[in-house]
Amino acid sequence: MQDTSCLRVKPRFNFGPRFPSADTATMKSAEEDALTYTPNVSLSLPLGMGNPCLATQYHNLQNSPVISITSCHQTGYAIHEDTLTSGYYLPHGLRPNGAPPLESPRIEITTYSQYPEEEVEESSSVDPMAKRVNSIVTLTLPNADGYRDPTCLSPASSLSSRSCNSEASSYESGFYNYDNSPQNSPWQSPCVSPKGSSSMMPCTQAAGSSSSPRQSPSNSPHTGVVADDGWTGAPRGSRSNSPLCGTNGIIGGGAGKRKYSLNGAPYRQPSYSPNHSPATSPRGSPRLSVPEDNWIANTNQYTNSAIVAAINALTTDGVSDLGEGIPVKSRKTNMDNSPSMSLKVEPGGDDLGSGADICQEDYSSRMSFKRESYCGGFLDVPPHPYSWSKPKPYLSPSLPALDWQLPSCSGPYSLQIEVQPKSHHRAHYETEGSRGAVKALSGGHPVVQLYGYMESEPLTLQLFIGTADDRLLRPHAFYQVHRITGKTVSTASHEVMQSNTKVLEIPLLPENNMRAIIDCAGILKLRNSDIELRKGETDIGRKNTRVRMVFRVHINQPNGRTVSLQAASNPIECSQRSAQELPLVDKQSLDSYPATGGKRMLLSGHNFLPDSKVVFVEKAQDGHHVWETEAKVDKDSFKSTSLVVEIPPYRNQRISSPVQVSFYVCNGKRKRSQCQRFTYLPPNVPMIKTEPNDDYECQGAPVMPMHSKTFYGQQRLTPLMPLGEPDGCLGGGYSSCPLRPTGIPASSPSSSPKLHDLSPVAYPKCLPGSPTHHPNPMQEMAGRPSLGLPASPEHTSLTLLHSQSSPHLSSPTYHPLYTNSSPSSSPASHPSTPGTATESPFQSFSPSQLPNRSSPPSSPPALPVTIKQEPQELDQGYLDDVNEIIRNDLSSISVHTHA
DNA sequence: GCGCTGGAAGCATCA
DNA sequence: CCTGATGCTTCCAGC
Repeated sequence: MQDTSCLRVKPRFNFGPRFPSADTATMKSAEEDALTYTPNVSLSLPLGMGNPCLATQYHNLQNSPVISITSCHQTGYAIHEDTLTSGYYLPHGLRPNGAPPLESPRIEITTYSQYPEEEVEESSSVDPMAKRVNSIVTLTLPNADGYRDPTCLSPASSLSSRSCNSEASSYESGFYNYDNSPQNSPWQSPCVSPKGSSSMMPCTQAAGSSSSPRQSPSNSPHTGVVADDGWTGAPRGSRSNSPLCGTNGIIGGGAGKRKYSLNGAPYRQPSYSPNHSPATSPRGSPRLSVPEDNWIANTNQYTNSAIVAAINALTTDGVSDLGEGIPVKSRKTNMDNSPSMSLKVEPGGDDLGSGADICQEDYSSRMSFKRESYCGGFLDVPPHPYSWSKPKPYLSPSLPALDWQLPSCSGPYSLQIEVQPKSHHRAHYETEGSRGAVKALSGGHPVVQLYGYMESEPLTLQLFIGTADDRLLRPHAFYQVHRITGKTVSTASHEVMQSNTKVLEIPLLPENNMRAIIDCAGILKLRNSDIELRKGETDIGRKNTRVRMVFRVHINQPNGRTVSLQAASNPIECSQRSAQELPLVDKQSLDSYPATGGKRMLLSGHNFLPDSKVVFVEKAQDGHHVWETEAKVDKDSFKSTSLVVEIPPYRNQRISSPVQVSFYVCNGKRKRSQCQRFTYLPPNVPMIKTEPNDDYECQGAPVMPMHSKTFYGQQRLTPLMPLGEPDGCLGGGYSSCPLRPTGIPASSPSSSPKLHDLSPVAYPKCLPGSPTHHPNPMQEMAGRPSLGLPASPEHTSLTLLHSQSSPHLSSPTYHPLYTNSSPSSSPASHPSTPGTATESPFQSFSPSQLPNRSSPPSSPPALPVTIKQEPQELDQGYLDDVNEIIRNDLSSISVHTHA
C-alpha cells in the first residue's frame, strides 16, 4: 500500500510545488499549500471521506485491498481506463479488446504526455514496449487511427481547424489523463471510438511528427519530464504561465491571438496546449490548464472520487496493473525527464522526477519545501487556521459522483444558498490572471448554510462548477472552480480533484453556524478546443458559457449512512461578451398568474434595452411551439436593469390546471436571455407561489407539470442518501424531504432544486429493479437517447454516448464501489440500503450492459418523458433542428408521456 | 509587483 | 465564396 501511496503522492507533490498552478495564491504559502494539497491520505479518501485524510482512514485503506488499489489510482485509472474502455467497447465492436488498439494512442500521449506516469503506466500495462515511452509512441501510431473516432470529436470544435497536427493527438494525450479518472474512464468515451478510422491516421502521424518538433525540446527523451512539466505547468496559472507561453511563443503564439502551426494550418491551441503535449506544456502553456487540471485531478483525486475510481479499477480487469509496474517506470521516466523540468523552476518538479522512492523521501525533502507534503502531510499535518485534519464526518467510503443529482434537503438537513452569486462573472482563462472570486449581487460573496445539523463535528462543503443548461446538473466541462486566496479571502479552502473536476473544499464549522462565505471561489475557463477534443467529451463549449456553483455536503449519520446534499446556485454567465450583451433576468416579481393575464410584472436583470422584447412561449413536449406571444413592455419604465411587462393572457382562458410556460427577454435575433419559467393558473385557482427557476430553459421546454422540472432540476437522491429508497428510485426519499426544516429560511428564488421538488414522477424513471436501470441520470438518458436532447445536433447520434462518455459520468463507477464497499461504512451495508437497491440502481454494469448506441435500452421506462432543453443561448434554428431530431426519435420510440 | 478588472484586438466560426 | 455578426482567447492597461 505504501508504495502505491507513495506513487500517488509523488504526483501530488509535483502538483503542489510545481504548480504555481492556476492559483498563484496557492503557491504562496505553505499553509495554503497544505490546504491545497490533500494529504497522501487522499488515498484513503476512497475509503473514508472525500477529504483530507485521516490517519484512521489511512489505516483502513491499508487494510483493505481496495485501498491498495485506490492508492494506485492514477496508474490504475489509466490502465483501468484502458481496460475498461476496451472492454466497454468490445461489445460494440468498436474496440478490440486488447489494448493494442488503444496502445497507439497511449503511446502518443506518452510522448507528449504531460503526465509521464500515467502514460507510461498505461503503455506498460498494455504493452511492455510501450513503457519505453516516446519511441514507442511512434510505433504505435498506426493504431492511432482507431484511437479516436473522428466522429466523436465535438462538433463545435472543428477538428479540421485543428488539423492533423499534433493537436489532436496531443489533446488526446491530455485527455487521456482525464480519462484516467476513474469515473470517467471506462464509460467516458464511447465517442472515442477505438475504431481506427483512417482519417485519424494522418493526424496521428502528423501529431507524431509535427508535434515532435515543437515538443522536441522536451519531448523526446524526456517524455516523462515533459509530463512532469505538464504537471508543473499544470498550474496553468494565469499570468505566470503566460511567460511560458511566450517561450513557446513562437509556436503558441504568442501574439496572443492565434498563431499558425508550423504546418501552416491555422493553429488553434494545438500543439502547445499543455495538456496535449506534455512537452509543450511547460513552455507552452497556459493551455495546459485543462489537462493539468485533469492531471492534477488525477493525482489529486483524493476525494471520494478517488475511491470510486479505485473501485472501478478493481472492477476492471486492468486494475491490478494500475498500481504496480507503471509507477516505477514512470518514476524513472519522470526522473529522467525531471531535468527538463528543472527549467520550470518549480521545486515540485523535482519531486515529480523522483520515483516512488521519491515519494516518501522526496516527499520529505521536498516537503521541506512544502510542509504538508502529501505523504508527510498525511502523518504530519501542518497547522492551519482550519484544521483539515479534523476527522471528517463522512464515513461513507463512497460518495456520490459529481454528476449525480442530489437533493438540497434531507430529513432535518437542508443545504441552502443564502446569498446567490451574481448572474455575471467573467471567468478567467489560464492565460489570464485571476478575475477574482465570484461575488454576490449585494457586493459581498455567496453564502451557503447547512441547516439542521446539530453535531459538533465540522463538515466539508464541496464546491464545483456545474452546468446551467436544461440538462441534468453535472460538472461543467469548460469551467472549473478556481481557488482564490489572499488577504481578502476569509474562507479557508483547498482544492481536490474529483474525476476531472476541480472541487473546492470549504470547512463548514459549527461555530459558524454551519455557514460559509464563499469568497474563495473564482471560475476558470478552459479553452473549448482543449476540452472538446478530450476523449469522450461531447459537450460543446461554444456558447456554453453559463454555469452554476454547486455546493455539496456529506453528513455522516450515526447509523453509518451518509447524507449527501447538494445545492446549485443560480446560473452565472461567464462570458465577457455574453455578459455585456445578453439580457439577463435575475428576478421576476411574479412566477405565476391567472390565465387572464394583464398583470404587470417587474423583471430585474441586466442588459435590458429600450427595445427589448419579452416573449412568452409555450412548447409542447416535442418541442413544437404551441404558443408564443410578445408581452407588452412598458418602455417608459425602462431601465437597463429592469423591465416592466404586462403578462399576456394565456391562449386558453379555461385551463383547469396550471400551465407551465416560459418567457425570455430578447434584445435581438441572437440575444436572448435565458428562459424564465412562468405558470399560468386557472382563472379561479388561488395563486400559488412558485420558485422561479432561472435554469429553466424555454427551449424545448415542454408544457408540463412542475414536477417535470424536477427531472430537469436534477434532483436526485443518491444511494447514499438515507432518504433514498432502496430501490433507487428514491421517490420516497424525495417525498420524505418535502419540507424544509422549520426555521430554515426559504431558499432564494432560483436556488437549486429542493428535495421536495423531486416528485415521485421523476423517480419512477429509475425503473427500480430494471436491469437496465441507470442509477445515474445520464445513464438513464443514455438508455433513452431519444429522450435526451443532444447537446448539439451534431451530437444527436451521440446522445447516448454523451451520457456514457461524459467525463463526469461516474455512476457506473460508483456502483461497484457501492456494492463492494467496505464493511461498516459502506452504504451497501446500510440497513436502509437493501441489497436490492444496491443491485438494482447501482448494479454494476458490464461494458456490454452499459447503455450505448449499439445497445438501446432494453426497456425504456414507462415514465413520463421529459425533453431536455437546450441552452438558451443556442439559436432558435439550432434548437429547432434539435427538436426535430428529438421528435423523430420520439416518433420511433414508444414512450409514455405523462398526462 | 501582484491581483483584479474592464476593454478590446485578432482570429475563428457561423449565418 | 464573400461578408458581417458572433464568439473565443489573449493582451493590455489602469487601479
